[in-house]
Amino acid sequence: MTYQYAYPHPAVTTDVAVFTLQNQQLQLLLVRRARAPYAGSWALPGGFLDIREDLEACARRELLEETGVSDLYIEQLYTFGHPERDPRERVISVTYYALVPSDRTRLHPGSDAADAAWFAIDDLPDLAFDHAAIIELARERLAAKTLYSTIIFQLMPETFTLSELQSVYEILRREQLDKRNFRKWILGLDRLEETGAKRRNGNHRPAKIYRVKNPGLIEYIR
Amino acid sequence: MTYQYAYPHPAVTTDVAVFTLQNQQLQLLLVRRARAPYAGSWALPGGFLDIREDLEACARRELLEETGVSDLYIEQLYTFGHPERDPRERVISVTYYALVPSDRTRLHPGSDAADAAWFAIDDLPDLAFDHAAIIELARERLAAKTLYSTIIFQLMPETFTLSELQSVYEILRREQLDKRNFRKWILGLDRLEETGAKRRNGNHRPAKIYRVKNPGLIEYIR
DNA sequence: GCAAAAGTGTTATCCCTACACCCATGA
DNA sequence: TCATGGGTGTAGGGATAACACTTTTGC
Repeated sequence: MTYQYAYPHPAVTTDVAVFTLQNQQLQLLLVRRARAPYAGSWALPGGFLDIREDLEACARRELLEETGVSDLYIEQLYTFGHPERDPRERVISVTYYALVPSDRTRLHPGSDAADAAWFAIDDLPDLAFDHAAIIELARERLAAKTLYSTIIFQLMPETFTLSELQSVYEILRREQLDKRNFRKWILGLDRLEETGAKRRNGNHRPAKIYRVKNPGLIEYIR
Repeated sequence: MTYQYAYPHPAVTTDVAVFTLQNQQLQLLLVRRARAPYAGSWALPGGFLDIREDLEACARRELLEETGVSDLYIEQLYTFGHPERDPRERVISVTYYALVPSDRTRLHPGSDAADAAWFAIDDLPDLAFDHAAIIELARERLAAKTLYSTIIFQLMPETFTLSELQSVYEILRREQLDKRNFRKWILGLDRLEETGAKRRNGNHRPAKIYRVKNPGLIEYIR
């Protein structure tokens, strides 16, 4: 069975750059390609759009099929369509970026991809297609958003300490922040509340544990 | 002649929201559709991607063919792909927004569109497809960018007065600005220079005429 | 001379930044 | 008792915001 058109049509794919935080590092989810082109190379999870499927649904479905990751914050990034970006045929890729809290990063690789794994953002393998450019753009977008939105809470587990939260900001912005100023600022946003519990985490004073007041809500600040 | 594929392929289009300023109003470029669907309705200029054409090139080409407008600042906005957004077939639209200085807005309608015209942004006709949503998103993006980039200079003619420039900011931000503070701020950016000339513009003191130092350059500020 | 827009400085406030020491715990 | 990260306040500087009158022109 084939599908016929009066004019040539490009293929449309979605690709997703999924970020999380592990070991005090920003990590990215990649899959190893099982088939040509770039068989054996690492690539962003993604794949072809079903003809009746919404774009974001496609991104979520491919992610679930290839890595087992679901139920995350996802946002459209940019659409890449250089005529030569895929050697098979003309392919337009609608790309997304997504954030997963560090307590929901377990992978269940599916059949489409031989393997799926997290990589530190500063130590990525060679990537298929133009995926390195997609990742760079996603990283820039994410860093910019930390400056004016609460998107960063999407990377946090359900509860966390202020020091943990601060280290996330420091990793994304690539700079150290003053502890007192950070706490004054973040608490002044009025988006966090104490759980009442404390975390014992070594031979020092236990830290207060906080949660986000409206975990799903992303607001613009400043 | 037909084109065959093993799996169904969506069509890909580009659509462009072109803004300019005329009569102290933000104006948008629309074309009247000559053919079904939505024949006779107004729509954003745009059309189908050629199979070997870059996305941005497609946006520029369609704009030129339909309206005669060329050589403008253009930037990708968002990709719309709701499965039912076009009654003919599945269509993914990669949308752009563009800015034209008010001294280069003359239109030369082409054969694809029965007509092309500028409309005040707050007084638009009914629009084909989901183009109203595209326009709203473009307007929001543009207003946000005025806060942290010099993109707005792309809307200005080669020379202008500070009052004219201020009114552009006021229109986009939908708020009045203090004249002294605005001048202090905009001149402090060090992106404008006096031409030395003055503009007589009625029965009042003539205004100094300025130009942008690097018209092509868009910088982040603040 | 009068109406209309151009042009011009100062002050108060707020926000951001810099900065140092005590606290609670485990070993 | 000592090492470790948790927790806390204040003061100075810079940017922002509020605010009113004089100048130049056309009629």
